[in-house]
Amino acid sequence: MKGLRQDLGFNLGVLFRAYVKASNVVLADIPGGPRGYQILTAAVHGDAGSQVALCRELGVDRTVMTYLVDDLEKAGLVRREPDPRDRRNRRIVITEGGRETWEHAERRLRAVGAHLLGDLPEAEATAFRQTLEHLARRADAADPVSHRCQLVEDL
Amino acid sequence: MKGLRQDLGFNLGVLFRAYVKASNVVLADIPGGPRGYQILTAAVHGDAGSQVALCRELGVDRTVMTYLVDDLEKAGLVRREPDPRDRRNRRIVITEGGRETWEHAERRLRAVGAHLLGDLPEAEATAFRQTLEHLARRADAADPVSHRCQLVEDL
DNA sequence: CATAATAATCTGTACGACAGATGATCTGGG
DNA sequence: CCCAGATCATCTGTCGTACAGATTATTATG
Repeated sequence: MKGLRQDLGFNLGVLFRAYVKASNVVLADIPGGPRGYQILTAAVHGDAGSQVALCRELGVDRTVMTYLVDDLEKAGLVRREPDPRDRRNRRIVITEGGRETWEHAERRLRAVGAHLLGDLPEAEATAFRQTLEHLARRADAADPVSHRCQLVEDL
Repeated sequence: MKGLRQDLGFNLGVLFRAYVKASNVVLADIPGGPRGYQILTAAVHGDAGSQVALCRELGVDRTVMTYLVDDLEKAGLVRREPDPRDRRNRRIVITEGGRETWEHAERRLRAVGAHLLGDLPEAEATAFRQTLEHLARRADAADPVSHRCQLVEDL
């Protein structure tokens, strides 16, 4: 398997899957798993102006978002509130229980992350986190969708 | 969305999805997409001793592997050869056309990776690659499955 | 006021993953 | 030598999820 071991994408996938695997355990009691958690996070920070906005952020289909929020609402973690400024929008607001659930999960997720970076020396771990954050931000800003053609052409 | 931006797992996901998105375009003409490519890579390096071995490496279900290899074989990129040492095993061997296809894809994928790390200074990019490779190797060795309980308990 | 656009939802469909059973082959113990 | 158990690959059936398309409520534009 030496061939793949050096591949950026492959390694990215391995690490990501390891993380997902672990977080699935941690987030088992949150409806929707990882994605449910991400929605909670947005709600906690008040970033959930509308469902479509969330869809674009999290990269999920709009029809999926509907029943994700359904389940979170059923579990009493969030409420849907019509936006007074545009009553088509539903603002996703966090409940008491939702905040507690989120805080608990957030603490445990942090531990998972720490465990994943595990044996790295402090400096290297920090550098990795920073670079990763930078890259993610950039990848997100310059959405690959608009780069595809360009990418495919120039090789 | 500030809340999620600092999250290790979230950033991993964003970057990984960006990569997958781009590579899907590059690997569009390989049956099975990214996973087909990974199988080709293993075949090129002669690492495909058996299908189950590949399954474990790549993290795909054994029943899925069957039709993945089916498609690659139909496209003339690989051949199944019975292993003389254990005739239950099928060794996946690369064909002429398969090697060419793989080499072409590999070159383009490298470009995608370079594009993803894009504006990083040379030193930082290298460091990131190395750390990532290290982490992936570790995550793979210490399979989270065996660490779950431990993980969940100690918090 | 009429028409187009957008947010959310609902319905139906299709694809992919996984569980379980089957056939072929290997291994080890009697 | 033979039989039981394990393993590799395959096939079948089922289920869950994602996505396309139509629908309803609301807003924006002419």
